[in-house]
Amino acid sequence: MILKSQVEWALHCCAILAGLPEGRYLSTKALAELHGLPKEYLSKALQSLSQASLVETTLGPSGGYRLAKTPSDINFLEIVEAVEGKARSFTCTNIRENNPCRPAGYCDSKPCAVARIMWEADEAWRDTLRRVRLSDLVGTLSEEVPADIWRSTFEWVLKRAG
Amino acid sequence: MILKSQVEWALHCCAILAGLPEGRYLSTKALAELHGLPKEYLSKALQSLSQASLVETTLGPSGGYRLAKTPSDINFLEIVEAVEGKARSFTCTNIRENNPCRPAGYCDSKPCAVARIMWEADEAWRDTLRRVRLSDLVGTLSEEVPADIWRSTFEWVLKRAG
DNA sequence: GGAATTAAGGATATATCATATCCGAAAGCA
DNA sequence: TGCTTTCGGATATGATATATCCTTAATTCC
Ligand code: FES
Ligand code: FES
Repeated sequence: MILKSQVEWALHCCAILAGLPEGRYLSTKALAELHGLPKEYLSKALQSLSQASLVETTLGPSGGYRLAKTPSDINFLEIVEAVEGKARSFTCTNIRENNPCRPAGYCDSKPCAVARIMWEADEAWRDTLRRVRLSDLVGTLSEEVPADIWRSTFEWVLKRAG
Repeated sequence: MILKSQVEWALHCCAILAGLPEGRYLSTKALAELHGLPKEYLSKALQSLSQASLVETTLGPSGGYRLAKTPSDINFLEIVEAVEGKARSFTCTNIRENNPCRPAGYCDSKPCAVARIMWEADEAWRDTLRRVRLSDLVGTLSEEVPADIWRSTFEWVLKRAG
């Protein structure tokens, strides 16, 4: 059970976009260079964010991506689910129905106990992610990343933002 | 991020083994028939449980599997990790190191903020599973599965247990 | 002792999915 | 008009999950 690397990419990109001044856009090319990622493939992750209405785009030169909401209105779960999908990590294939001792045609009233427990754990994972806002990440980063790197990174970004 | 179906299989098998009288073994063949699963492949899942010391085995006719501990000493996480592995669902590939604005040779002091948050969610998932004991599952099942099916299933099992 | 049965593990095949690249279309800018 | 950008489709490749087969060693039963 491994999340795709696109999840990491999307989170880092959102953190950068969160620092973008109002009304500016940043292109896939710039985001790919900044993180050392394959531009074409990163583009798929950004498209997922776009379809989830987390970012807005504009075309043409000086086009690119910007956040569609304020960083404090975006939580981790939204970003993760945008690229990873909303499906639960555990799927019940109903093998209890194969029990040869069950009367033919018997129909279960509830989802089985095994699945309910696994889904509860899944929900705990989602809850944790739901509670962390993008603005929280930006806050932590701005404290932890050395000030000169932090500053020069955004100078680098602004030079490329349309 | 989808768990393998072996996880479901292992959980169901453990639930059955938990109902086995002291000292009896149940074969892969019986467990596969009971759940309608491919015997050879289910065998791999049971081998994983064996390697994790959750079950004990014996060879020869009347051989098979039994729990290595009491059901109240086995939690869900042990079973899940036995077949799914203990790796975290999120892996940090350190793309922050690719930032062209970082001075060459700069070394981060901490794991990055993104990873710490993702790992926290992962830990919440694991905590939930850790808190559920196999005996809890058996308790729920014995309440929810209709009494006649429950009874005839274990008659079926006992007929095949060595 | 010999035949049958079982778990363990290696080898292999297949399907599905993650990763990655390429291209054409549509939209915006100079 | 020409350039740049997002978007979506098509395609290729690699890794992993799923599944089967076969050999070996241990155990039981006759
Ligand atoms: S029947 Fe297996 S988890 Fe529902
Ligand atoms: S550098 Fe990306 S999660 Fe650590």
